[in-house]
Amino acid sequence: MEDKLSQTFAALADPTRRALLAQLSQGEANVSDLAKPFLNDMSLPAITKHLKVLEKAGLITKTREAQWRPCKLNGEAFKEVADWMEQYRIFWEESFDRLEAYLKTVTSEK
Amino acid sequence: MEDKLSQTFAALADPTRRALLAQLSQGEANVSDLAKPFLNDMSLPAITKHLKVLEKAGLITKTREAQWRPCKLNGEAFKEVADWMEQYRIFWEESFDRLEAYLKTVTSEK
DNA sequence: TTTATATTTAACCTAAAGGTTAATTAACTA
DNA sequence: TAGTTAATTAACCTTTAGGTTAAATATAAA
Repeated sequence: MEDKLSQTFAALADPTRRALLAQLSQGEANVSDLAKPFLNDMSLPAITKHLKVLEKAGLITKTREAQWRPCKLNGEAFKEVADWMEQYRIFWEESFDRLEAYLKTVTSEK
Repeated sequence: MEDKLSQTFAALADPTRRALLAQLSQGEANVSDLAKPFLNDMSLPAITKHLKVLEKAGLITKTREAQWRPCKLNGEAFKEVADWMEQYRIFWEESFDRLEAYLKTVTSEK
């Protein structure tokens, strides 16, 4: 078995799943709605599996409403990722500062 | 082939690799230094592989110094993750607010 | 030039990830 | 009850991930 954070990162490591999350950031949606944009590229069962990965990782919550399964984002899992990331903020901000400084030099060059 | 962000998330989806990053957040280190805490659990080649995954994901940079290979964190890749996360901030802050509100109710209960 | 230290590469193994198609379950509707 | 829509499960396949041990390479030091 795998630790929670690894599971969450693994869930995020797939473009289809990130696209599903992006859809859900616009609001609740059921499985076939979510699947629609992908059905040229993959089957419905594939989407079911992706959603299950997201659900196990805690990134989404699936409920029941008649024959539909409305899904919505679940903030807590995102928070755990954000919290872990926090300890590295100093590193990415530092490299952002370097970029900013560099841009300043090239734009003032004229 | 895989997109960059997926590669980065996949690299983060392993506790050994996250521990390697944590070590590197304390400063540069070479491969055998980094490997030391893990050698009870896995071999040196395993660490070499993990470091290669981190390097391909852009999370670390490996240089050469005599027979050593000093590694250091690379802020840019962290920034890309942080930037992607940003669009979900509203969701995790909202759930944090709910938690905060809940904690307020239980602590005032006495 | 031999030896020691640091690291990587090669060849292999097993389990899991991500997809498929076909069959099944669940709930509504005529 | 039969049919339709929504979603899942089962059985399968192929590729990749993460580990191993043994051998190879790179650099320094004796």
